[in-house]
Amino acid sequence: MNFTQEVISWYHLHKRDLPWRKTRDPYLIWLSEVILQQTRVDQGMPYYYRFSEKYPTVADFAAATEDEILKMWQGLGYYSRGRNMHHTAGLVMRTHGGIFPGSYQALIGLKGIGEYTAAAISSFAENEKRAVVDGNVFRVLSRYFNIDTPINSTAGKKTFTRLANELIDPRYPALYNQAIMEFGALQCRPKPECPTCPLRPGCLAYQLGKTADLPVKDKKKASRQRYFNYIVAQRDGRMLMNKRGPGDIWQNMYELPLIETNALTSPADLLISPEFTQAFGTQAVVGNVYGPVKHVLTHQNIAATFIILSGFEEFFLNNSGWIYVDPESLDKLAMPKLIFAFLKNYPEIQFNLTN
DNA sequence: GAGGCGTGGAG
DNA sequence: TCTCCAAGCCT
Repeated sequence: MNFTQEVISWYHLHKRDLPWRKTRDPYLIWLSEVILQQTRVDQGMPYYYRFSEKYPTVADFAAATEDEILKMWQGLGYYSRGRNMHHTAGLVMRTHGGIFPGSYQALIGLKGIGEYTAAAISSFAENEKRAVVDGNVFRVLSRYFNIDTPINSTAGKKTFTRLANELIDPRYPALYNQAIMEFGALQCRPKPECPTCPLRPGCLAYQLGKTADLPVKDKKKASRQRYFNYIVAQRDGRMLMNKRGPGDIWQNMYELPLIETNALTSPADLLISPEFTQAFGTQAVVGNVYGPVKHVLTHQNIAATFIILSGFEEFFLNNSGWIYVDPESLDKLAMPKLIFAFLKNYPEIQFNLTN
């Protein structure tokens, strides 16, 4: 048996029972594929159920506000996925008559749908012959065929895409695509299960003892360190919040008023900084201080200090994005994990925050 | 084309 | 604690 038939044969024996494999609705497949981008099945599964139940059609998705979509997306990360989906859902309603497209050509132009996702949706929904090339496929092919071209290089993407399209089963494109990804996820994992692998006889990396060295990936850039000073300021029981703008992390999500500094800063020093006094005046009083809390993002390490403030003035009222929020409405705001976890566990006030 | 974008699990 | 990474995409 050749590579393709071995992988499909393995898949029939070992495939998991996953909800998005039970449908050919391109909308639901799109939902699952975007949720699963850079995300483990275990982490994405509850979100898929929640989204597909609350928004069973693209019309339901498009009818929601961006704030509602981001709130549903809270905790999943890479929030541009949610924003792009909302944009695309609206476009499908306006220009595709509410029919979610299933062909690669129609999909590839849509916001948030790249080569992988267009290939996945078109093959799973319409059995189009488009090979998926994701992290699993890179790993499986680089090992089986002993290819050390870096997978995050342009040359690598081209090489592996061409190879994958040569290997795809022309009669069963969807089956092959599911099979090779599942094989990468369960058998040819980063730490591979070679002893039980049926493809071992043909695997060049195994023969050469190189399975641990493949795939090759160019080193990523080091993270930068940032220092966030969050101000906890309440008035009449309402919490002062900030909606983040474009050009940085957590776009359009809600956080506490933020003063960023270029080093860890004591509350005393923060209070005499221009940024602080221009917002809160010179009479403010510091209460408890929490942190620094470490929070890790893909290219950033954040050290966040939470400062309880009282006796402040309100020069910030013309700051764009700064709003008072009553405790009941707080639960409707989409917040990054760092902020959500702080407010949920905030020891001085009990906010009733869910999920 | 390189850099940026979240979070949580595994080793 | 640290590194790597998990069904990528956008600019």
